[in-house]
Amino acid sequence: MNEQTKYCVCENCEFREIVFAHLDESTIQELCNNKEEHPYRKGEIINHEGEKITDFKYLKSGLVKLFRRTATGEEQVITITRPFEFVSNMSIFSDERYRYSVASIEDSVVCIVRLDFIKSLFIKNGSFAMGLLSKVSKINDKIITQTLDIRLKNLVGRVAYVLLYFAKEIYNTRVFDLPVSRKEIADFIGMSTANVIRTLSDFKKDGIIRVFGKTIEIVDINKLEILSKRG
Amino acid sequence: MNEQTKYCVCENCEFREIVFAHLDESTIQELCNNKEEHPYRKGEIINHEGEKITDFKYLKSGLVKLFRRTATGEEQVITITRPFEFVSNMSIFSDERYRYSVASIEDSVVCIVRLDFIKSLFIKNGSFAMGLLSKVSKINDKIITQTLDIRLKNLVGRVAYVLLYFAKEIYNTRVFDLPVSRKEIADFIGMSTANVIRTLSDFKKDGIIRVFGKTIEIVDINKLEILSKRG
DNA sequence: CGCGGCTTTGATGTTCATCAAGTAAAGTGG
DNA sequence: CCACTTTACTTGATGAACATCAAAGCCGCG
Repeated sequence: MNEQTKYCVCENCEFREIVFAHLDESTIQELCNNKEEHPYRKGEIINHEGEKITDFKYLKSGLVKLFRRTATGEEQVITITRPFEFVSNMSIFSDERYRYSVASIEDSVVCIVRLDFIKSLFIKNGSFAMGLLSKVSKINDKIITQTLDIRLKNLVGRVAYVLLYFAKEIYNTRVFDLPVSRKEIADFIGMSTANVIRTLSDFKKDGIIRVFGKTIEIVDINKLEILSKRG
Repeated sequence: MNEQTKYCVCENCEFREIVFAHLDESTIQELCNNKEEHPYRKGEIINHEGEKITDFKYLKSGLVKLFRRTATGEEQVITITRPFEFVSNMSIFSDERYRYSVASIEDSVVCIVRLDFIKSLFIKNGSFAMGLLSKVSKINDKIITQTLDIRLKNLVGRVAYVLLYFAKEIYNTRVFDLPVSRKEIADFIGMSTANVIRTLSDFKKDGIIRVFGKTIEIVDINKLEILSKRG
């Protein structure tokens, strides 16, 4: 690669403070020379369940879904997450192989660093290690909490939850383009595709949302909150 | 062997290799002086959701359940776990306060070390840090996998799963005393108490299990495996 | 412009929660 | 230790929630 000759921009990266805090300039420089940025188009697989883990990856921009495949070949979506909330696959420190797949669901950019390099930093630099542990731990907690939250809700509550999740956690706006199919939503919340669609239609009829193909506008966010909580 | 004495016996503890690997003799000694063993009777709370985290705890013997309370006051059981599989509450590195409660469901012994002490070790000793990260990460992965697995199953599959979980993961025998109530099983697998009981009765009628109060004997483990998988 | 995948809606049946009522077991205070 | 109270367990009946099946419309893409 021509990384060596290019001026390294890692010191300006927003991740510097989030994942790579507590590293001095020369280490950041070294990190820069060891890293690679890789773009993924919507739909491409970033990590494959079962494959060997050799790299530490984090999402720089875009949106991804974590998922695994069931015995019958169905997809089970574990979570959908954006930059700063996703640091590699969680298995990297506990396993040799990926336990889940990761796919880009919007055009994304992933930063890739050899896992060995991160591990050596981890061993050498205690503060860095603590920051990373805390980050990995937070991500895990978030997934567990989300999964448990969804489990408590019924169909209507789950669909409402997903809409709010996109509006508040992912896009921070009441009008957004759904980055996933109806089926993927169903695989995420553990309901059938037909019933997800039916519920969206009900929301539309009740004036809670407006739908233009993939575009969703949340009209009555309060009602949606109530439905999500009550579910 | 495991007699409780005031003299420090940490160097012989089985956890030495599991959580506290990569520590030299003097550090182990220091750990010993900083630790406290605390017995809990069946039913006692070890950690309380929402309380401040000040200690690093791990289960030395016994059995515990992780749970949280829903908005309506119901218990949601996250997992049931035995020694070596539970190192403190998972939130300790990602949060100031416990996200989940932990309760003893069999007489248990918990080892308690000030969290600050663990954190200082973590910062100082990279190999220790790596071991701990790996352990915490594994525990998280296990919880996530279990939750996702359960979600895929129907009522019968879930009840079969729980019985197999106790028989294979917890007790390693086909005859065991259920450490939890029917209601707790229901809260664990996300089904109603009545239906859990009904399913157990069905298993009994079909000769798959035998039940004597709290004691369960698994008669046809293959059938149970099939029911669990097919669910 | 036609094919295949995604979406939508209705009809039907299964699965599961809820309610109710009764029994067994486990605490609790006298 | 017994009577009393409470909590856990059990079973049946009923209805609600949800999956499944089927058929048709839509949309993007070669």
